[in-house]
Amino acid sequence: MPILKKGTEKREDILEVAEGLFAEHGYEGTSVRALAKKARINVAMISYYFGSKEKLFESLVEYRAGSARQKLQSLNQKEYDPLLKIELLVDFYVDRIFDNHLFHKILQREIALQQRSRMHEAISEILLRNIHEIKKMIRDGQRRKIFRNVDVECTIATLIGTISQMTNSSMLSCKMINLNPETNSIFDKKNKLRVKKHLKEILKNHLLITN
Amino acid sequence: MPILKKGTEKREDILEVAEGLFAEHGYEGTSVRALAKKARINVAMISYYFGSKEKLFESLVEYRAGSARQKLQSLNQKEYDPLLKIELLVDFYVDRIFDNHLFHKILQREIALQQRSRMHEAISEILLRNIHEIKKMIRDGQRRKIFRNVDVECTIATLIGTISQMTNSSMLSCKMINLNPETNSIFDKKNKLRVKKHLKEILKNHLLITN
DNA sequence: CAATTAATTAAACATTTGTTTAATTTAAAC
DNA sequence: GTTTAAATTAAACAAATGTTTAATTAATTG
Repeated sequence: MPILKKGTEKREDILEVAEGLFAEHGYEGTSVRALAKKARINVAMISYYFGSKEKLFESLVEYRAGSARQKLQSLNQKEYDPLLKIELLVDFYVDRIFDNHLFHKILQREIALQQRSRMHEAISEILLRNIHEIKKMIRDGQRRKIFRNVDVECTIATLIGTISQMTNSSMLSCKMINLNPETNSIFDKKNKLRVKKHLKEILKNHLLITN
Repeated sequence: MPILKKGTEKREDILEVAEGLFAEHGYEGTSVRALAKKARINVAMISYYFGSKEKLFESLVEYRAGSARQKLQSLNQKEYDPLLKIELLVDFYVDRIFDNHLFHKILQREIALQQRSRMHEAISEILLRNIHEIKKMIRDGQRRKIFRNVDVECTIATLIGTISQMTNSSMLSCKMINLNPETNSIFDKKNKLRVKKHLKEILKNHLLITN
């Protein structure tokens, strides 16, 4: 294992190329040679920098996974109105997944597999921590008699599932909303706003007690 | 290419083993040898029956993909109240995806990839046809001033995304709803009812115009 | 039962896979 | 400027991949 000096930035280059290829072809579908070629490095550099292909994958998760929980926690601690919190949550989550859609796609795919269970554990731990924060957010609204007694876990599945459905197969989404994939992208501002608006409406009608 | 006689049932055996392995390890992650071993056949039989691994995959899609559209179409032609139609749609779709969760997982994963584009086309065509029927269902309710002017495409993403989120990573879902994966399954009746109830509630509040 | 076709097998095929080696170039330190 | 360490390279490695071959067994047919 080398001590990396200016190597760190080259490491990041490789990670970002890997992110793109893993998202496009999957982990198994991406060979280290294809990766090396696209990153314009020698194959041996992957073992040199990361040790192995699997450790490269783990490094990618480490490189991208962080920070979401902190944001959710700090949002949770604010003294906002429960519905406002949910709206801010929607803004944050849609931005987060849309802007990191490549990595999110990889996460979703790998978590759906049974194999590579050590990585599986690491990923689900990250996701569960975020889910836990969202749970607290909804339950707080329920305790204060502002939210209905909805099925909290299913509601979270709706939030994450809706966003994932739009981003994970961008081709299908483009066809669904009659978007030309050449000129317009699922991931541009207009679409983000559209999904945010939809989720805020649906969650408002779902959660809020109507008098 | 052989003319298959009693071979058809052996073909189906292989397809069902393939379904399980593709769902568990992905297409690339499943070797024809592992497949042959689990199906207790010789490796050569895969080429013999299907021609190649890729054609085996295509056969699986053919074997499982059919029939959904017919059901949706006939439901669409009924003279039911729009909301009742949506509720029946939820029942049908939850049953369908839960009962075919292995195949659905494979579809979702493969459609998320960019490669194998011929299969990609075939899969997205199937899904788009179904989406089209759902669109008609919602727009009919809107035309009759019973449904709000909601974002139809996003609403469909919510329907499919919610179910997929629950089924695609059953491990994560189990942990999320504090289910013991040994004794209880995400895919049993109780959970299906729970998701159906949730979706009916959320869609009712989302779609129905409140006076 | 003989002849023909289908089903099955073990072995070999050529590629591709991830990884390692040993040599070389580049950079840093003294 | 020499020495030491880091970075990079082409080549080789063994193992695994999908597929094909040629031989054998099983089943069907006339």
